This record gives sequence, structure tokens and C-alpha cells, in this order.
Amino acid sequence: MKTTSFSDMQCSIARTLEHVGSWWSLLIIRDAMMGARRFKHFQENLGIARNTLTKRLGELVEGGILQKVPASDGYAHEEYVLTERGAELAPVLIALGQWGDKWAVHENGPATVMTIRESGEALPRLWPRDKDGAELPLDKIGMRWANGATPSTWTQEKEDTE
Amino acid sequence: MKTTSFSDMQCSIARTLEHVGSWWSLLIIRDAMMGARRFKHFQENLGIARNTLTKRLGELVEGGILQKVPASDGYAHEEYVLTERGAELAPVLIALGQWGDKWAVHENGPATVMTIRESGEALPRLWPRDKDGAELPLDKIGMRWANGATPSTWTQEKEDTE
DNA sequence: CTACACGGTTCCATAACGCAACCGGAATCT
DNA sequence: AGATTCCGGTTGCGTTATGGAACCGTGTAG
Repeated sequence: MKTTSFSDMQCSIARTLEHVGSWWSLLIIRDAMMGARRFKHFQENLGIARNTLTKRLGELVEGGILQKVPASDGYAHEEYVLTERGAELAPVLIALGQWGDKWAVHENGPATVMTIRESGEALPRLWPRDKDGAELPLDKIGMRWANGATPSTWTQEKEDTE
Repeated sequence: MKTTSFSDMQCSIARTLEHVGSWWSLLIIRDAMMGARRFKHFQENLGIARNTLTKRLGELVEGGILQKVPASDGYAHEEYVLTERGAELAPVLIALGQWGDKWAVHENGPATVMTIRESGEALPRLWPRDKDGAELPLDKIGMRWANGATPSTWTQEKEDTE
């Protein structure tokens, strides 16, 4: 046995989760987006075990989400910064954050705020839209297999799923 | 020792991941969005271990993402359907899927497609926008601690992070 | 030359996960 | 009714993942 890998799956969601689906990954990426660059930053801020952090950082570098760059300040050896590929995970984090803001509120309110840099305003809700830019209600969104197939066992319920 | 819980963290991202951050959770939710309702559906489609599936479904019900409803067809006992809370995770899945479509493409192309139901068109890219609806480039988005604080150890690099 | 900071690595204990076998209730078959 | 199958789930066991703390090598500071 071993933990199942999603990398053989054809689904894009699964393939993304293969990169960022493990327990600490997205929080590490979040910290990187907030300016964390060094091992110590991540470790102290997250409270993650050091060996686990080592492994996660390695996986993220391996997966092209983070890259190691020589450090600028005198002390550090190398630092971790997001690649373009990694930075483009921002919508995922924004979506996660906004869901949490609405559905999993901490008693002291949100700790992190996503903003528009120039104005400092909070980022508007990230929500699917149609071509004209109008927000789409959830029941107007569908998800289906690319080949049009539905697993045979689902067929019976399929009609009332619509 | 035990796996660290994120539920004490104040960050909304962490609090969301506490609900959906474990290895299979988001794929289960994805399947639920595609119409899977029964234990068997999830199990066969995902290939997840049955005891793990039991645990995940229980956690998702516990967390108010899924709910158990009496089954309509003769056979089933109870079925799992998304709550409103669960359905609102759609942006997260869309963001994950679109990232994968771009950055983690399978040789045979994407397996799942997110569409606008009426027209059947693919869903436009989910991307942060400003108040006027214009897409924001990533460098115009900021993320910061709500109290304005930056962990002391980050301070030295802070300026070139901007 | 000593002391310390930093980024890891190593070792161990425990929790999480995969696999397969087993169980009990309900529907189906005969 | 009795046997069979379907189904959702549990149990036992082995492997992997994660947490905790100690240890190490390199570079800095004094």
C-alpha cells in the first residue's frame, strides 16, 4: 500500500491536488504569497514540524510551484519564492479564503485579508461569471466528464441531479 | 503527536482547509457536484479505500458540507448531497480545475469540464477582478494580516516583497 | 577560536491511509 | 420462506505520513 497518487487521473482538479493537496502545502503557498521566503519564516509562522516542512518545500520546488533562489541578505543560504506557476494559484487561495470568511468564521474575525494593492480595498468576491461578466448562480454551472460519459451506476439518479 | 489541526488558526484559508484539506476531500466534493450521491459511486469512481471514504464522508457531513438524505430509489439507504455550504465550494474547485487545465495537463486532455448549463459553453476563467469587473493582474493583489502586522522575522525582506 | 544562527537531517512514536476480509440489513430470486 | 446478492460500513493489519526533539554542518558574530 501507499497513499494513492492522483497524478494518473485525468481530471484537472485531481492533477492540481497532486501538487498542492497535501496537508500543509496550500498554507505554505499562502505564506509565500504574503512574503515568506525562508525556511525559518514558514516554520515559525505555521508551526509545522521541520522535517515535514523540508519535505513539503522540496515537493513544491520539485513541482515547479516554488523555486530556490540565492538569498539577498547576508545570512541566508537560499530562499523560496513562487514561480509564475505557483503565483497563479492565487485564485485557489482567494476562493478558499472567501469561503472561510463566509462559512468558517473565527470568533476574532479573519486574520488575513486579500486586497487590491493600490487602493487597499478588500478584493471583491471571486465568483464564476458568464461571458458578459454577470455572476452565475451555482445552479447554472455544470460539471461533467469531457467524454460525456456518466459512470453507469449514476445513471439512475441522473435526472434529478439536473 | 497527532496531525496538526488548523481549526485554531484565525486565517480563513486555514479554517477552510480544516474542512476540505485532507487528501480525498475535495475530490469527493467534486464527485458530489457531478451527481454522485451514494457510497458506491464515490468508492468506484475514486478508487478510494472504503474505510477512508467512510471517514471522509463522515467528516464532511460533520462539517456541514454534505448532508445525508433518505434515498429515493428503492435500494439505497441514505445518500449524500451537498449542502448550500458545500455547494459554495464551487469556486475553489473551479480555480483548482482551471489551474490544472493550464499547468498540469494530462496527455489526453482534461477529463472534466466545467460549463454554463444553459449553453453548454466552457466556464470563462475565474480570476480576481476589481470593482469595475476588470481582471486584476497578480501583482496588483495583496495579502496581509488583518491587524497589519508582519511577523518580525519577515521584516527585513519586506521591502522587496512589495 | 568559541558561540550562535540557520537550514536541514535523523530517529522514534503515533496518526493516517490502503487492502482485504468480514458483517448485518434490505432487496431479489426461487 | 430460505438462499443469494447488493450495499454501506466496520475491523484488523501493514505501510506511509506527520509531529517532536535531538543532532549536524556551514556560515556569522564576537
